[in-house]
Amino acid sequence: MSCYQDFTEHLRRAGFRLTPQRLMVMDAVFHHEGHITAEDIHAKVRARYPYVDLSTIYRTLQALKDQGLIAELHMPDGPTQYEAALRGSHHHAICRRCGAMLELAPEVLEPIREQLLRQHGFHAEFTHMAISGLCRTCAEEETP
Amino acid sequence: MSCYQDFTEHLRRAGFRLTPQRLMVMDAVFHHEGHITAEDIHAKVRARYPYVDLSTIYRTLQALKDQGLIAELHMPDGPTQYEAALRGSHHHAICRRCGAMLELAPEVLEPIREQLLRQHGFHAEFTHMAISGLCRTCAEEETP
DNA sequence: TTGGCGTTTGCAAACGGTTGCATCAACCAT
DNA sequence: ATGGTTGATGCAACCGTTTGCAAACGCCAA
Repeated sequence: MSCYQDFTEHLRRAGFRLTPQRLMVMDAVFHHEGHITAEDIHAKVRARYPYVDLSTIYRTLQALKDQGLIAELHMPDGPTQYEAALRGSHHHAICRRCGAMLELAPEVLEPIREQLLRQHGFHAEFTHMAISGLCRTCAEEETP
Repeated sequence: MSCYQDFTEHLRRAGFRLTPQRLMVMDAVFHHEGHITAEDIHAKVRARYPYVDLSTIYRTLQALKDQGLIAELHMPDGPTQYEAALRGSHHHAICRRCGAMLELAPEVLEPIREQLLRQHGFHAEFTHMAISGLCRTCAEEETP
């Protein structure tokens, strides 16, 4: 029935209990194309079962993130976004003027990671970095 | 008297009013070595003038940041830190285990900026990025 | 020096997100 | 199937930060 059997199995084996709340949160995240906020997930879940608390949404998202099943994306402004981590991590460039979002290959930050490791022994953890700036069109419109 | 005359002048010319609150916030930030939180600034300012609101601290910090006089550093956990932007921007690598902070030269992110500009026309704005990860010693202690 | 305009302030409420706690229920062993 | 253990939940309070608003005050012109 569910199309994320392997995820629930993954969670169960990691020692998590499969509560209806968690299944509904997973349902909301994994059946949603692209990014979604905790508030939106809450609304979706509540539509079916009105007694779920926002804190439960956040706790579930935290668990899913710790297990690497979803990615967390801290937006420069506005609430944090979540998305299924189906394929490996990638990064985002977000225009601070129009909000346009560019998806970047994971390799773009590789040189930095290597340099940090070589020079300082620092093991950087780049998980879905959000880079702020101006997209092409907004940059053109902002210059006089 | 003040050792940040040029900053106040900068603000005044940019159309900001030089209120005592703003001067006290600047005093706190610019007379402090390294990073400081909004709460700490609030405490310092209150010691001299108890009727200053936290929101005023935040609004002043926002103005100083917009003018490029201070840098804002979003910590992986814990409250945001602020520091004087005396010399050009630099970046930080923060160990998520022991909290150690490495200061990085601004050039480390140059290759990325160039690549984003070349490939996507995206003008990245790296202002004091905080990179999360594990420092050398913590990385050694975490591996079995 | 004074007056008026417009910015800035303090206050209080809101926001996104987290946490402590008592209750509840998923899971494993029986 | 049943019961006990232990982790998860709902609730309420809290944290760090932002915002709306009326009152207050810095600044410029007169």
